[in-house]
Amino acid sequence: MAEHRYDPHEIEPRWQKVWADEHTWEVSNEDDPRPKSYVLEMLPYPSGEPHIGHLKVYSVGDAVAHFHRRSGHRVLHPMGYDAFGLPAENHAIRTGQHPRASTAEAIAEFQRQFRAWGISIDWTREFATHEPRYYRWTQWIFLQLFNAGLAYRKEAAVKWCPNDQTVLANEQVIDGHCERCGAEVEVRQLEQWFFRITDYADRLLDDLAAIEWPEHVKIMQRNWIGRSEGAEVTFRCEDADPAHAIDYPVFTTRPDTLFGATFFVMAPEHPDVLRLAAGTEHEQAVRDYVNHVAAESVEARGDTDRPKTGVPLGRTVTNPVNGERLPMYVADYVLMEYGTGAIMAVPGHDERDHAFAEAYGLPIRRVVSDPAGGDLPYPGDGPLVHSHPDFDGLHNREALRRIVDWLDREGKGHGSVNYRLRDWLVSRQRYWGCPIPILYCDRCGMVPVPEDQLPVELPDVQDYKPKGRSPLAAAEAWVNTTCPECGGPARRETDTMDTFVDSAWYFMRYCDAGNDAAAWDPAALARWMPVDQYIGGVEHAILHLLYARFFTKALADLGHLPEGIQEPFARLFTQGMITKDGAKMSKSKGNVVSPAAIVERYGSDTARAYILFIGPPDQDADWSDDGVEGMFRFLSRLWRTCAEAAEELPADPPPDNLNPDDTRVMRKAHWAIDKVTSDMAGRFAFNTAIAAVMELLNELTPAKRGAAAPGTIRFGLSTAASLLFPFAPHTAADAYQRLTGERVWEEPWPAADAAYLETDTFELVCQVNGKVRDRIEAPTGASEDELRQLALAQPNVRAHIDGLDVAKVVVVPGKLVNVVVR
RNA sequence: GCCCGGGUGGCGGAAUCUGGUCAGACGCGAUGGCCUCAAAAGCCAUUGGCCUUCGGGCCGUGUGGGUUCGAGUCCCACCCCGGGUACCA
Repeated sequence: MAEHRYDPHEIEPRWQKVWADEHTWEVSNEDDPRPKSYVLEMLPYPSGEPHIGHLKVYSVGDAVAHFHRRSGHRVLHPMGYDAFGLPAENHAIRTGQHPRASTAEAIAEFQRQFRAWGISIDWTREFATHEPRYYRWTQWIFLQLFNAGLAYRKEAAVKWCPNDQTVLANEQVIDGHCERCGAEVEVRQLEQWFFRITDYADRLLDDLAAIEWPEHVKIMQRNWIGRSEGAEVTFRCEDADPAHAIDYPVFTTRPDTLFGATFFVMAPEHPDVLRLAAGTEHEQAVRDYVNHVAAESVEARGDTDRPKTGVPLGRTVTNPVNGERLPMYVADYVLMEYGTGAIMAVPGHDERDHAFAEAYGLPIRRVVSDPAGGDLPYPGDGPLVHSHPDFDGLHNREALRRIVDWLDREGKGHGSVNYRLRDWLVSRQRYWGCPIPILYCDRCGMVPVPEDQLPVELPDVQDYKPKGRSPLAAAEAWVNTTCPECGGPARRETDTMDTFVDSAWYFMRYCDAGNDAAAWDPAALARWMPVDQYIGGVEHAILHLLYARFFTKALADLGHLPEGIQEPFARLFTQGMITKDGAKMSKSKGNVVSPAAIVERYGSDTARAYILFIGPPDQDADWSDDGVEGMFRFLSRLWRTCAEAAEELPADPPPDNLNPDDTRVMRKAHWAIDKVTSDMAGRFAFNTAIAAVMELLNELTPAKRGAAAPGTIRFGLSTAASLLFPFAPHTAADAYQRLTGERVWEEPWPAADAAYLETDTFELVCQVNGKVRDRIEAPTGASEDELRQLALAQPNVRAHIDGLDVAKVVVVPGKLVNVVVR
């Protein structure tokens, strides 16, 4: 008997070569009778080498891709690199190495490892977002948005990261700190490029209903968009300038409480604040307050718990519903960025207004009664009181509608919707990004670069250091060009695009990656879009996923997508983090597990299968070196058992007449097929799927086989290999071929035979007062009465009911009998 | 504060959707044994706690209540951990 030793370093390259030589995972855009499936993992940012999170996401994605293929789908499973971005640029600043060079090195390392992992990628569609053949089309999309008025420039107060020396999108500011480097963010007034994502707020919200995403991700997107329904109500100020009354609209979600307004508050950044206070006794105090607020950190101001502060403006506005004069204040709890930068304050029914009124001795009035009779402030619902005879007594929700109607008729307000979402700030004052294809001509103004002059290639520069303006501004020869409209001198836009722009459309490019004439042929998108299964980290729940959805909708509206494509990702799976010793892996903690080291030691199948076995893939999981060892033992045992069986057992089919051991093995095999299939098709329960294959193998060890026929054993083992293929493809393919001579990836996914899933007897649980006292084999078709008799006859049941009254007997057919005694 | 997750053996986890099989699959670790000159590898057995006359008994899924013949699973209240978010009018 030959000694069989599991050697992944021999097995894995051998099968990888077959797949590469035969282009096994490549798919064409030609017609194909099979249904399509587009399986995509979020593209990696190539920096250094792949980490354990990459191993997890591509192990999950590859399992799904293999399962879909063998379930009869034609699967698109591509790979690319999100190659622009700050880390490479900062590296360049430190070392002088061009970002292109360090990026190329990182990409080469990623490619090497991805191939060593045996991920089933169609490499013909590979690209990186920093390649001109890709960003040419990023620029083209920018121009489409620009021409449609969806890309625009405006001066605005923007969040500025003093460390990265660049502006940030709202979404990139976390708790007042830069999402990337953690530096405290400042506010600056600058002219910047924006995408009009707010135009799509409602559709981005509504269409969440149409996609199969985890509920918590949908909730995060909903909260981020932050839609509020209410009314805009106009308050008039007449005493600041008697000749010219000024109207100040406010947004409120509670127009039903208008009669409870007792003061009016403006944000310190409101442009009229200083003008309003001018000439009053409060002028100096207002000036001091506004300056004081401006000097405060974003952090300090964001603290909801600190006491409310503000100062009077010395002016009043008129409440449009009752003509009352309300004193005006400036206070930092009112934000300029939301609504109109001014609010009506209703201290009786709003906690913040209440806190301010308490602090400054302002009147507090109840206008909605609380059915529970609680104290003010009362933010809940109830009948209106102390408002107006027309509305008093009405439920406040009904009163709200009528008051808005009345405001509308009187021209004093109207129903309105407000969003928390703001436009996407896309310009960055950085080098390593996609150039914005816009020119500035003294005669013609802002001119888009003609499409036939794309790409606007990123020039080389000597100095990458940020100086508050883009490093590109130093590339004079590049900046100075001619205007395509008048032929006169023009200057190029020197800002580059946020890298989230690059990744907001890459999934479409994969469908037609080689196209030199267009970003894509709509027919290619019709073939593959939307992505059927998108897989990635939950950290992109708002940024990337919202931007990709916006791009898809905008491009669909502009007629660039085939009919019916409104969402990029039909199904989303968010995987959990891999930690080590309960903590996030990081170089500073020294707890980094390198995928390359694991693969080198145990082979990629062990690494991949272990990471899927460690726990539910959507949850965080802690890496264990001992656990990896266990997976290696399992794969060794499976492979060795298969190799030995292939050599020693005659290649018979399963026998027609099954002995009890045959039946046991066949049942277990079909049970495993059923289990793995449902674990793959429903939730991605790879951990229990792999456990089922382990159970099947445990039935097939030489010691446990008993009198099972060789054909039965071969069937059981080849089924185990077949089911394991999505998780450990090399080992499974090798074992399967030894047993059957066939290529497992060309085999259809096995189907469970229902006849083996049913049994003619079952284990009847016999309980007394809910405690299990016995278990017996009972015929599957037995009647309730038969089961009752059977249970009552069991000695241990009788021992526990002896001398007691049987109050009742509960019979659950197919499961149990419970005897209730007193 | 609010919104999502989640608390089960020494550890990762299973069963939770649809209440029903002495809860604990599968794996790790541990203990004992076989094999070996020895080791590695492999194989076998045991492994929630306590008690036991070895038949079995009692207790156990964060805490306290409740519903039910029966609760890890459903309901109410609370505690703890993780993530998101933050004066959004």
